[in-house]
Amino acid sequence: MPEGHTLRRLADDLTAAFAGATVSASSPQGRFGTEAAVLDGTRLLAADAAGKHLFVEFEHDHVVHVHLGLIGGFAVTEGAAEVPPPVGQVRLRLVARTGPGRWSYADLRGATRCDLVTGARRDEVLAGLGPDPLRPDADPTRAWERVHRSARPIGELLMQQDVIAGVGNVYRAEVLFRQRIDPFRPGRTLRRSRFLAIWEDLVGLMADGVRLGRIDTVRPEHTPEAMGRPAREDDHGGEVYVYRRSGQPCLVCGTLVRTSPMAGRNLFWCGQCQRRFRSRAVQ
DNA sequence: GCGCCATGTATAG
DNA sequence: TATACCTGGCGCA
Repeated sequence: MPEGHTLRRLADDLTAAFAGATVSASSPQGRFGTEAAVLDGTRLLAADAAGKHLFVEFEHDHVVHVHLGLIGGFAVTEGAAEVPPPVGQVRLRLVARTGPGRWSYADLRGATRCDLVTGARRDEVLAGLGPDPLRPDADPTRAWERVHRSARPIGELLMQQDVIAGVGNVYRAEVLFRQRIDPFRPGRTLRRSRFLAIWEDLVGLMADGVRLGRIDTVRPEHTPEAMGRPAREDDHGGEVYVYRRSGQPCLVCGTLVRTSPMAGRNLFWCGQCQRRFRSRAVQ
């Protein structure tokens, strides 16, 4: 689940559920026990996200730095009548009483990173990230400077968090399809306007992801209803052009979608729609 | 119930 | 490049 939109939602949900509240913090699993004890009984100020990183801010300059990795999850429940016992390996549990008989609680599981840090350390992490299409102050020029100097394929560059923060394997495949760009094309062969088109598309797609809580990338003319085709039924939910559709016909041209590993992950693309040096995007 | 794979990253070799 | 991390959904007995 976790690409940038997931972390943005999570930060918003945590802020809505806990901001300003004095929280109980614990580590039922034990691996975050010492740190949880430090936070226990202090006030949670807010949560924020940058790229795929989550920062939960407490008073006294305590910040919990979370990275969910591939399989992590942070389940936030607001306004529950009671708090159930933890299930599974809960690294961090936050609980706050939000009203008479009303509780918020959140359980963190499976994260690759859960560290108690300071605001200064958070700023270091932020400084190491490229611009995040979900943040209004993001400067795509910083990403462009990296891309247009690089001989690496654009499909790899989009996954590098120090180039663009928050893009994962789904958004990489989908934005390159929508912009009709060959994933193997070296970054330095892209014109600035083409890169900025990728960026603007990511801004819209990822904002949709935050709003909907899933990744939908097909244009209105390619929805199941518009095309009279069955909706996607796997666990990803969202309607997409190429991600995990290898061997199925391209929704635009009918050519079979291809797959091949790139940067250690499965890349998906249409060899017909995404021919090299083809320069016009789908409008 | 079991094995596999997955929207990610760090680290070892 | 391989593997560790360690959860959850799916296909398949």
